[in-house]
Amino acid sequence: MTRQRALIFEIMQNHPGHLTADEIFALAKQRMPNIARGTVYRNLKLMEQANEIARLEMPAGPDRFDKTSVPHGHLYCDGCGELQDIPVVGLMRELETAIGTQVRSYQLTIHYLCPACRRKQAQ
Amino acid sequence: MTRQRALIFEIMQNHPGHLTADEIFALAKQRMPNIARGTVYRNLKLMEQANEIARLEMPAGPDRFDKTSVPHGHLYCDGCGELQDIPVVGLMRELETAIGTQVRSYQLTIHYLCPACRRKQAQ
DNA sequence: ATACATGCAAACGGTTTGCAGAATA
DNA sequence: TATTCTGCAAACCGTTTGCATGTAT
Repeated sequence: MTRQRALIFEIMQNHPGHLTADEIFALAKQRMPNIARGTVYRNLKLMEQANEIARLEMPAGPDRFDKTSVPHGHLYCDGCGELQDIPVVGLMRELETAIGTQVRSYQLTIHYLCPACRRKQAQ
Repeated sequence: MTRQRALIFEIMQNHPGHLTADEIFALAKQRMPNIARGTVYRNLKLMEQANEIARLEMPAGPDRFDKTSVPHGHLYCDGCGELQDIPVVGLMRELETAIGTQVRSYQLTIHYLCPACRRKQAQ
């Protein structure tokens, strides 16, 4: 556990989530000016494999990262790209039953139009 | 509707799914030798926007494409990367009720270990 | 005739990697 | 001391794009 890794970990913990690797890099750089981008990518990958964080593959642009806590899905607006968490109570257990074997993780992204974008489109 | 687009469309229809853009390009090239990679990418994007096909963002490697038919989720083995379809009966409607607005599409990817990889890991 | 789609190749963006040196256990 | 991790920069890979030409309507 290096200073760099601890810093990245802390940033993840103190942040609501949905950060990109580069945003994390920028935050880290504020407190450790010569940390390298590659280090951030390497550590994020390690933390993902250790299930400490979850990688969200976005329909557009770079991946985003969430600290893993309560399992949840994501609501993605196809209009503006805004991303919201949605609780998906019991989905994981249901899936496990349906599949008949242990689920390691899942990613659920629901595409919709947020109220603002729906309004725009209606006009 | 150009010849290129028709060909790509036909390849999608006659294929079980989960193809990458480059695999589609290779198949297309067999029948139209000087079709360009860019044309395939452009048409896949158009077909995606028209909801004729669905883009699957994979945990590793390039995106894959399914012809849209019955809504379904995907089972992804973290060991070997194999991808399977799973029916997710009624999920879409449930989600719509839960969210209170129309769902445009969703992507559900469940990570697990397939029997072969589970066996390997147990050893 | 006009607009749009194509082939080509170069550029792009996010991510990974080889390497020499530094930090860790 | 042995090993793992870092910073740096170059490479990588999937995808996009500008442009001149060709095709469809």
